[in-house]
Amino acid sequence: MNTASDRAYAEIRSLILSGDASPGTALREEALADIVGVSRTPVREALKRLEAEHYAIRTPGGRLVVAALDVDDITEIFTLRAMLEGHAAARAARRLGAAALADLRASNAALTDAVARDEPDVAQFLARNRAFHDVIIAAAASPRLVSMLASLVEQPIVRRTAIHYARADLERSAHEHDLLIQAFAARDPEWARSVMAAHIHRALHAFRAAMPSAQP
Amino acid sequence: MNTASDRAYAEIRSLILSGDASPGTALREEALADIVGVSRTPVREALKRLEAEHYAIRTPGGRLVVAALDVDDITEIFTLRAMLEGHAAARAARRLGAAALADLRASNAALTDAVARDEPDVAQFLARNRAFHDVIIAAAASPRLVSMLASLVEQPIVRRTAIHYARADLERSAHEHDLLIQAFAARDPEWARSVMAAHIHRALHAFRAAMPSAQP
DNA sequence: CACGCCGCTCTTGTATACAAATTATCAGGC
DNA sequence: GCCTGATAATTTGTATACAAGAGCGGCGTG
Repeated sequence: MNTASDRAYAEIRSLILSGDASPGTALREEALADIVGVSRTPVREALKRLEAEHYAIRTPGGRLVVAALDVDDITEIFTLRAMLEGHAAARAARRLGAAALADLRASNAALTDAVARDEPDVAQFLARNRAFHDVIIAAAASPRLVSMLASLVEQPIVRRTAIHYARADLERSAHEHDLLIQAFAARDPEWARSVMAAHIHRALHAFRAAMPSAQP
Repeated sequence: MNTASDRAYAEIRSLILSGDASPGTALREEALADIVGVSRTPVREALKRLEAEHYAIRTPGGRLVVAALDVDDITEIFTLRAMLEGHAAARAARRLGAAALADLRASNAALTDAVARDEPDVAQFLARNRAFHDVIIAAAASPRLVSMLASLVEQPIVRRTAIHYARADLERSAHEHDLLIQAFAARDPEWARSVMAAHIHRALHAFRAAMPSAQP
């Protein structure tokens, strides 16, 4: 969107995701308003949304601070994603059209390409991965599922940790995407669901292996 | 909360839930501000939240109208609830303490009582049912799960349709709650999950049988 | 008579001003 | 020296004022 409220949301969230505003940092409305270049009103709306999405937590006195994600939080996020996105995949298997299927193939071809280079292009990988998953979620045609996943998918974890992924993990992702495409082509909901769930659970463990006990 | 924003939220939502503001009705900020007796600012925050929870949808031009729930929406809500609340039950099975278990028994005793009367006390049934489910969700100790379910559980459907439930359905609910308590007492996550999922799926079908093709 | 254009009104989006509440500061006493 | 309490300074919550844009109606024209 082009509204000041949405710009504030995007900018503040990116402060959090980039680590520029580390966990525990106070999110003061006026200071953020100065940073974004808008008034407090749209900043307040952005903060309410970030709070609802668990990017920030409110202190007893009503102040907001950037939320800290411990290992339990990350496990929770991935577990819910596995369940919900598995469900999305199952629904998508019944609904995906030829065009969307072609999109998936294209996304994953580009993703595979990004991984195959001498130095894997992580940014490209993430963008294509995101596009791939978004096609599936959209195909599920379930508005509540979309908004629930929106607050889980676009998470710090992904961009923070993909850097630490070994090439083997990236390749595995590409391969699992291929399996998903097969399940979709076969229009088999339960196959798609289990491949997706396995895909996300594996990502969780790859993450935990890479970052045993950090608190991003 | 005691804040004007929360009062506005509660009041506007109850307008929607009661059917006083029927689907398609425009939600104009100033009119609602007059009704609630606050200014537009807290009303705006309330409306943003209601929009995020799918109680209202935004027209291309930025206006808000009360959302219409068709049968697909209701099926979606119950399906997601079955999945998420099943997950909550599984987690709760590992975590529920003796006190919480006693709470569940007490809630369900009262619920059973409300059903057993000559004229079943539906309001009492709903209150106790809600309390029962809330204990389980809280015991799951998963903040994201809590907020996801919050936007699904407190739904029009429950209070609108329970009135049409036959006594047999209410009794079945009470019985299924007993089964859940057994699963919790046995600390068996998968038993609890499947009983909860079955419980909610049955509720969906009881609903669909009672209201074949309405658009509340 | 139908269609499209223009202008007005109404509604939302943003900024600012004010009130209430919370936290920090500092003085005093134990 | 440390805790306690009052007071001052931030910070959030709410109200209002202003600006921009959407929708509506009336008018003219083909």
